[in-house]
Amino acid sequence: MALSGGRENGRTRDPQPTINDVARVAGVSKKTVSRVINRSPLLNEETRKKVESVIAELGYVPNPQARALALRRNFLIGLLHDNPNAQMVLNFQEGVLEAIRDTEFALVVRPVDRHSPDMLEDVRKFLEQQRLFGVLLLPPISENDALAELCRELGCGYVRMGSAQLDDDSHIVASNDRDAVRAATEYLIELGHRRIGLVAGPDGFRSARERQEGFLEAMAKHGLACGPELIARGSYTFETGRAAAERLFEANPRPTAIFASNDEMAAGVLQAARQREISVPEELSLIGFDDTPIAAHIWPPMTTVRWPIVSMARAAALKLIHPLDAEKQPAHFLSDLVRRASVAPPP
Amino acid sequence: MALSGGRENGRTRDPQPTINDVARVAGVSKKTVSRVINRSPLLNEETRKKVESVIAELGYVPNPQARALALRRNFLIGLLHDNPNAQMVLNFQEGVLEAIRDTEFALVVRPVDRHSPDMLEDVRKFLEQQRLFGVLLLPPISENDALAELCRELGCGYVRMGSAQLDDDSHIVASNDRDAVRAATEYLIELGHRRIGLVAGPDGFRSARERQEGFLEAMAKHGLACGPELIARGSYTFETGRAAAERLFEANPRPTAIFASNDEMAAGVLQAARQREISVPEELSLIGFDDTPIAAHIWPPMTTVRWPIVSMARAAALKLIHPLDAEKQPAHFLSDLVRRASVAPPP
DNA sequence: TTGTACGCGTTATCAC
DNA sequence: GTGATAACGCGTACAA
Repeated sequence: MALSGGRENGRTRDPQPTINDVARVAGVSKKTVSRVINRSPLLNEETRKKVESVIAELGYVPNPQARALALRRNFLIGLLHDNPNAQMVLNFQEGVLEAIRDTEFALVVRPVDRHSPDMLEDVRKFLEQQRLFGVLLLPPISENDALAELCRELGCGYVRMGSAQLDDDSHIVASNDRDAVRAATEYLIELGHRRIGLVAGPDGFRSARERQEGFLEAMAKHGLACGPELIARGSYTFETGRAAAERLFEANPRPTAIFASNDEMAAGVLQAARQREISVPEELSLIGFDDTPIAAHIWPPMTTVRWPIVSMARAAALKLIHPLDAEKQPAHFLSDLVRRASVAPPP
Repeated sequence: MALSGGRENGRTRDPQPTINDVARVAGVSKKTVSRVINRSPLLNEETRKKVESVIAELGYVPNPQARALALRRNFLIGLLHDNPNAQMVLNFQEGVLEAIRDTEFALVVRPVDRHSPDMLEDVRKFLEQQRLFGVLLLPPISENDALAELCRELGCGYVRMGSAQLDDDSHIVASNDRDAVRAATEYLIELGHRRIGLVAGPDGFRSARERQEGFLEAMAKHGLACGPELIARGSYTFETGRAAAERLFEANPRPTAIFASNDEMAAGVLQAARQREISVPEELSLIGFDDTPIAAHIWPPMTTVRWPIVSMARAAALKLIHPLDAEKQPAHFLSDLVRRASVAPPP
C-alpha cells in the first residue's frame, strides 16, 4: 500500500513532498500528476482540479534536479562576463531576471578573465561541469568567436550581446553603437563645434571600433578634419581617459568638444579639464557613452549615450529560453542621447 | 554485453560519457568509479590509476544534476540582494567566486524587492523551487530576521552580511561600521573640526544606525555638540544626499566638515557644495563610506571608509560551503579609512 | 483520458 | 577492496 516516499504518520517533518506523495493522496498515478504540472491538454478537468488542490494542500514543488535529469537538460542559464563595468553587468542581470521571472529558470553568473591564456579552457570546464541550458555572453568577451564556437561544440545554447552584428539574429542582441555615436557627434557639430576630439576605446574591442567609426563618419560627412592629434586611445578606464585628455589638450587649436567612448573615460576627461582649469561646458563640451550612474552624479551632469541594456538583456534571455522563437525577439536596439549639462555651443 | 549508455561504434558523437561508460571501458563496476571520483580511501591504488586514466581518456565529467538527485542536495549557492549598489554587489560576487573556484559550486543570483509586500513569499518560492545548497544575504535584506528564519525553516543554509552582529558567528560575516565611523569622525576632530554634520542613512537600516552611532560616540567622547541641525537623513541615494546637504548648510554656524553615510550621498553633498560655491576641502571637509569607484573619480577625490568586501564575501561563501568549519572563518572584519583629497583642516 | 514500466546518471546499502 | 541492486524524483513509450 505504502508507496515509496510515503510517510503515513504526521511525525516526519516533510522534507518536501514528491510527486509520489501527490499521486497517492490524490488517488491517481504519478503520470497524471506529471501531466497536470506540464499542462497536458488531454486531461479530465475534474482530475486536474483534484490534483491541483492536492498540490496546493501539500505545498508540492517539483524537484528541478530530478526534472533536469529526466529531461536531460536543466534550467540554468549562465552569464559569462569580464566585468566591463559593474552597473552594466547588474543592469543586464536585472533584464535577464525580468525575462525569467515566474519561470523555473535561474541565473548563474560566471566572471571570466579574458586575459588569461586558458580562458577558453576554463569556460569549457565550466560548461562541461555545469551543463547549463545556455549562456549569455557580455561584451567584450561576447566578441570572441572561439567562445561562440565552443558553445556550439558543447551543444550549449548561447546569445551574444554586442555593438554590431556578430552572429546570426538568433544568437545576437546588438546595439548600433556606430549610429548612436554618429548622431551624438552630429549634435556637437550642429551646435557649431568644428574641432572635436575623440577618446577612443581599446584596440580589439568591437565596441571601440564601432564608436570610433561612427565618430569618423560624422566628421567626414561634414567635411571636418580629424587628424591624429584629435584622437587619443584609452582602455575604458578613468585613468586612461584622463591621460587621453591630456594629449588632446595639446592639440592646437585645442578641441572645443570631446567625445569619450565610455563614461568612465569621460569622467577622466572631466577631471583633466578641471586640473587645467578648462571649464565644462563653457570652454569644452563633453559627451560620454553608457549612461552609468557616474554620468549623472558628477559636475556638470554629463551628456551621454544610453543604450537600453535592460531591454536588450530581456530579449537576449528570451531568445535563449525560446530557441524556436528566437528570431521573434528583436536583435537590434537603438541607443539614444541623454542631454545633460556638459554640452554647450563652442566659445 | 552492451550496457546502457554504451555506444560501441564511433558513429554517435558522445553526448557526454557517463559513469557507465567509464566503468565499462575500465572493466570495473560503476560503484568503483564513483569511489574514485569521491576519493574513497579504501581503494586499490592500481584500480584507481586505471579508472583515472579512463576518465581522462573519455573526458568524463560527472553530471551535477544526477549527483544532486542522489545526494539530495545540489551545489548551487544563491546570492540574495536588493542592489544596495552595483559595485558592492559585483565585488561580493567576485569574492564568492574566489571561494568556489575549482569546486563544483556555482553561484546563482537573485535580486529581490525589499519593498514588495510579498518579498518573503517570493523568496520562499524561489528557495522551494531551486532547492539551493544555501544562500548569501546582502545588506540591507540581510538585516531581515524573518528571512533568516525562513531559511532555517526550509532547511536552507545561509550566511548574512551585516554591519553588526546580527546572528551567531556561523551565520554572519560582519564589518564593524560603528568603529570605522568613530575613527573617521575622530580623524576630522583631530584636524581641528568642531562643527561636523552627519548625513545619516535611512531608518530601518542597521548600517545606517551603526554609522550614526559611531559618529555620535566620537562627538560625545570629545564633548562636541551635535544637535538636530547637524544631522540630516537621506536614503543612500545621490539626490537625498544633495538635499540633506542643503539642510546642513542652513546650520549656523555652518559645519566645516560632513560625514555622509555612503559615497553616493557624499557625492550629492559635493554637488550641493559646488552649487553653493562652497569649496571642498578648503571650506568643507567631506568623508564618505564604501569606497565605490565614484569616490575616486569625482573632484576632489574623496576620503572614504573602505570595507574589505571581497574578503568578507570569500569568508561568507566558505562558511556556507563548510558548515562544520563555519566558525573557523572570521566573522568580523575591520574597515579602514582611505585618505584622499576631500579632507583638510578647518578654515 | 489514465496507468505501467522503465530510463536518466549518480550515490548508498550490504553483501561477497 | 569490490560489485550487484536499489534508491533519488521525474518524464516518456506504450499499453489499457
